[in-house]
Amino acid sequence: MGRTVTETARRAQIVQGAIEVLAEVGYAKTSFARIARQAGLSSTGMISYHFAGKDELMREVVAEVWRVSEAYMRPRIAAAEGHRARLRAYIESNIELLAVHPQHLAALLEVLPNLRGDEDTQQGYLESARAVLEFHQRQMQQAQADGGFREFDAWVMATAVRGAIDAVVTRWMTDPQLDPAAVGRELADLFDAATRAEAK
Amino acid sequence: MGRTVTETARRAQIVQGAIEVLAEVGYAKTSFARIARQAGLSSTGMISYHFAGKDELMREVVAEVWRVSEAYMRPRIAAAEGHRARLRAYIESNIELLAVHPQHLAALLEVLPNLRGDEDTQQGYLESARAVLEFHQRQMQQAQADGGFREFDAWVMATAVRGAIDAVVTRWMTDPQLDPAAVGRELADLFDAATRAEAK
Amino acid sequence: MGRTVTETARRAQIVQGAIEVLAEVGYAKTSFARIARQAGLSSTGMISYHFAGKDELMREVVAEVWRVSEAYMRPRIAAAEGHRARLRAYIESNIELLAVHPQHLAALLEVLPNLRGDEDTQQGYLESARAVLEFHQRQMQQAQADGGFREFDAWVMATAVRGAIDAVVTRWMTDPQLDPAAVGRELADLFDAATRAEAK
Amino acid sequence: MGRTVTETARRAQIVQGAIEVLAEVGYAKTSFARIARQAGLSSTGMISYHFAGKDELMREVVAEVWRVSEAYMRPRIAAAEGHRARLRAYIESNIELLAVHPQHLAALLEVLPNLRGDEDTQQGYLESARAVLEFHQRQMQQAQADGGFREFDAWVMATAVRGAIDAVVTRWMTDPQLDPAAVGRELADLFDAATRAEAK
DNA sequence: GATGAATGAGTTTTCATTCAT
DNA sequence: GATGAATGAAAACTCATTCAT
Repeated sequence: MGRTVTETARRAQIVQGAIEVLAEVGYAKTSFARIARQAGLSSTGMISYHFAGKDELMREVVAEVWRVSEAYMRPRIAAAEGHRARLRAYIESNIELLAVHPQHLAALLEVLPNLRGDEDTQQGYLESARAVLEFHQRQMQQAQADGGFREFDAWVMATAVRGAIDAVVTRWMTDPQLDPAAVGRELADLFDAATRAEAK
Repeated sequence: MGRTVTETARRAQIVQGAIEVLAEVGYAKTSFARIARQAGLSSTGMISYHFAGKDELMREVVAEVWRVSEAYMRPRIAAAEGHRARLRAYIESNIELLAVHPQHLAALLEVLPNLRGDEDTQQGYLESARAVLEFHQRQMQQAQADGGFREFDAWVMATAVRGAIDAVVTRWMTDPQLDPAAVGRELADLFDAATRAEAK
Repeated sequence: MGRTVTETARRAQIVQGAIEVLAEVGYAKTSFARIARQAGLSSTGMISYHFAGKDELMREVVAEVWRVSEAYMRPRIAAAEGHRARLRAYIESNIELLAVHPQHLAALLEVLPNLRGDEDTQQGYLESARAVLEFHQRQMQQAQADGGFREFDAWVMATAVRGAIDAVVTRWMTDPQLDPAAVGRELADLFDAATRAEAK
Repeated sequence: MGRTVTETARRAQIVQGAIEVLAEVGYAKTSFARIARQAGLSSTGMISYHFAGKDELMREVVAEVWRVSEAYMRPRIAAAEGHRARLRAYIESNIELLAVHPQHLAALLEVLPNLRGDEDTQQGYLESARAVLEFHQRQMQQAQADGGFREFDAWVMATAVRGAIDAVVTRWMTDPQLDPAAVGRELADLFDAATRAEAK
């Protein structure tokens, strides 16, 4: 709020550096020193100057990845018609992100499990994570009500979708020649079969 | 190799402490100091005395969780008859572990993503992880050949199963009143539907 | 490279402290803690902040002693005329350094034998040490060709000169009332006799 | 005094291990742990059990090297006739030790400069070192009195001989294909020329 | 006597943060 | 505002020594 242009640019530069380091070496080895080097800064003090603390920086990383993901996924999901197509679009566009922004999802998976401990941050993260999950839950319940989806526990299904996508991201980190498009299609097929109302 | 009784007992005690700390505070905040306190040791030096380094300790944690999981899951999977029952037994028994050994799976999820970087360790882990995945792949391909499973990419399916289970474990860590048995059943239903040969 | 004034000054201060500690307690007991105390620093962290590691600090110590020695010896050797006078100037000016910079040569003798093990460092040191030795070898061979020196193995002679000087430095460390000037003259006489073309 | 056979054997085994480690990695990196491994002992405690402390072990190392050196050099020096031949025998036999006991002299050079600090040990070492030096001094003064040697400061000459030999040992440590016999002869020639009464 | 386990002070190094300019 | 220097707590690990058996 009320940030100058250079200030905003500096913060973006640092967040970008953090994403790269997180994707490359993992959360445990991501230090201000490493980020500063990556971002071309001369001292770690500069990071502390621009961010209230490590937590704020990490929260910004999450926010940035969210922003990028939303920008890519939302229109693709919106373009889909019907519950099944939307679920497919969600899964496929999410995995396509691997090719578009190779480090963002990896960075996210490094940060999220390590945000706990800090009360406020955790609370905030848990809330938004739960909100997202609940949104998907409601979508699925609507689909069940509309007759397109079979009966299943929506929480478990939404959690499974997330976990499956995350697992693909994780494997892709150590095996980048994986074809995201093909895997995305397969995964969408999988959950299409898992959710589809049974043929009678 | 060639360890005395006392030595073995101490190592087990330290590994147990490490598992507890990992499950409670996460990998990034798991230090020798914290583990020593948890295990009731007077100094961090003792851990270094019994383990060649942090890596060796973490590898032992993985091995211990693996051992415990095997001991619980193997007989339950072996008791199942038919491909579909085996897949169900795999998923359900894995998630049941949350109730039986509440901290082990959580600790595993903390350690695994952070083992990278160390050449030898990672190599070992990647190999065995890939071996497990390939085993499941082959199981599924056999099931497809036998006609019980529909056509799908076995690698994607195996990865999705793992990811879904891990996601449940992760959510359980922040919401322990989740009922593992029920969730396990639901998740097994999910993948039963996802793999089942289509009704005609 | 690209160091600020403050940075350079701090590094010099630390190197000076290291030289003093090395001369006083020897390499084995020279710790960052000891150096920090000697240099009036509040923490050992500061040394790590300014130097990449103990090796870099020790290399800087060697470089500093080398610089000081060169500054003192080079003009005195250059002022000498003829091979025999130059050898004398080399030996005498080297030993005179004991009086001018009492701790520098002692520190050097502590550091040099302990630099081994570190691949890069050792390589660098061995190379420059060999280069110096070879320079002296060539000087002596030239002197032999010019007829002023008798026939002898130049490598052995150069090594003996170095060893004799180092031995004097070592003895001086436990017996500082030794008169460097007098010893230097005697040692120069010794090698003058050892190298002199035989009277016929 | 009053040691059993096994006790004596154990001590010898440890001293031998210490000599090997000292020669290989240098004093600074010579720890009880390293020595225990080298000597095939299961714990460092055993070293402390057999020796009062690190100092005593190091003193034993010095004593052992002395014993071995004496056994080799003394008869060879005794066999020489005349002052000049004796000086030659001293230098040559000392350097020949490099081939006979490759690690002993190297270990000695590592230990000696690091014995300072401990009052008693240092006192003892300094005394015996000074005694040896004085012995050589007297030998040389006798030779001067007998007319075979020219006038020079005997202390400087004795120190130079020691230093030259030590320098050869040091160089040999990093360049073991050096031919000790040849170098010994050259070095003896050198000091023969340096001490010889001038031809008139 | 002899041994393996333990100790706790020590090492270098890295950390996020603060401060003076 | 912005920057490089400094801080001191904490990290993993090693050390020679001690102790219970």
